[in-house]
Amino acid sequence: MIPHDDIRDVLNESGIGSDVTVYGWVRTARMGKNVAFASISDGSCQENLQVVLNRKSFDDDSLKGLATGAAVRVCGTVVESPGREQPREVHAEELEIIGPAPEDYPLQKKKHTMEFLRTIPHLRLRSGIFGAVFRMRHHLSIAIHRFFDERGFFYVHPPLITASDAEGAGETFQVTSLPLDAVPKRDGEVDYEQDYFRRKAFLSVSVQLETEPLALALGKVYTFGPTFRADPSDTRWHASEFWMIEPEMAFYDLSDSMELIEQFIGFIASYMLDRCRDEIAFLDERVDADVRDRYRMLTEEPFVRASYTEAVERLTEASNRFETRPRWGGGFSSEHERYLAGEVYGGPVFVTDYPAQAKPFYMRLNDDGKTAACTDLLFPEVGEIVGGSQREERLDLLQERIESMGIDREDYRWYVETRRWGTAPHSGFGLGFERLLMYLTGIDNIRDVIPFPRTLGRMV
RNA sequence: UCCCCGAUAGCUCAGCUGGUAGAGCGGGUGGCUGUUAACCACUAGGUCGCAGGUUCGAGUCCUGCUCGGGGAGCCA
Repeated sequence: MIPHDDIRDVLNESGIGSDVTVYGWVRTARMGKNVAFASISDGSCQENLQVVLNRKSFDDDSLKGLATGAAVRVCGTVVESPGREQPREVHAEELEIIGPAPEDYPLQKKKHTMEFLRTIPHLRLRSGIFGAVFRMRHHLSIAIHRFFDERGFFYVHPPLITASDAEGAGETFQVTSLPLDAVPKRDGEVDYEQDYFRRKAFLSVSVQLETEPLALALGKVYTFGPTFRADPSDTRWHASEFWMIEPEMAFYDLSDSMELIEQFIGFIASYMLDRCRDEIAFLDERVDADVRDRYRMLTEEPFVRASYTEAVERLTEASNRFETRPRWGGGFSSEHERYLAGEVYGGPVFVTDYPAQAKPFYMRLNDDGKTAACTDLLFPEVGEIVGGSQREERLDLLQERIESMGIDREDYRWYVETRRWGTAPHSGFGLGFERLLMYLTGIDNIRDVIPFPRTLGRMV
């Protein structure tokens, strides 16, 4: 085994005077006449370790190898640092250049544009900003599991390959084992009898429909997994492969669901503030967004609740400032969403009870016969973060809805059957993991919170 | 898919109304009380995205293409 001290421990736990061995990558190096300095990162924490090398003890060749990007091993003693920038440092006794980095190493000790870094996804991970993002991505994942586990939810795993296209949730990638350059045909049509599943199959765009039966058996469940969408959307909010969290709760009405969402967001924000202090401070300084203020907003004020109808009224009062006029019956455009959360309510807001005709068949029809028991949680600056609804549990109404929307009944027979026997009120919501991470990191392009992003027309 | 913007040294950018390229960082060399994106001096480094066109002359103007960025719609 390679003896190893994480820089995180060297900076926080190792006693002054103790001998340590660290492995990492050189961020910057500075040569003085008598001493050389190198900042080393091993990814274990946001901070770099300053290593001090007495030039008399090392030959010029190995010091020259101490270039930005090089992988090194340093053995030395932990001492208090006389410098202002760091409380402690390591005085090196041994230096080994494990993986040299010649001068054409693309990452330099200067600011790079995110656009440039996107061209080197395999190397940008070693930069401070991406280290922060991906450590936070980990902590956010754990926080999500913790929240649900502590509340008695079960983590469930519905299929990612499905036969239905989840009704309007997005464009699908088709899954097939048929040879695309010689597709078998029968009567001029593709003969899916010969395909792997003997029918058309897709990558799931939402596992909600399959999750509902799990909730109607286990009570409270959640999913947290990848989703694939072939949407023709080419924007900083869209990826073709991303992760979603979809909780589903039996015997929860819409208002229970909103309460849970609010607790969820509050828990996540506090957890991240606690675990990612250095990362958040780093991003707050580095990224053009008031990252810290976002956490304050998520943890301090209760979220506002407003009906769709009320929101439309507020938008209509200010309709001259929009490109598209708000009108009852239509959805909100992104400028409307940002205005509502940013200007009207000044913080996260639940907008509830959208017109039913604009919503999918599985949402529960309200008593007014016009609106659905659903909610979107809107955040300032970014718009919708969470979308949820109470599901239609009444067999007749669900069937009517499926009928009127012209959906193939056979595809959803199993779904409808969960209402035929032991139906129960239940609710759920869905949340895009990366969009939440974008908000919590201040990163404004989804491609920069995914290690190797897959988007329309791009797979670097 | 539509609408805008952009592409100049390894990176970040400057280059006015057309007169054939500059800086900072990074690299190299030398200097320098323990530095903090260290500093100082010198130095190397460019088919100005690609293809056409206008012009005596194009990094600069025009057209097409490629790639990148932002916005809209659709969505998470």
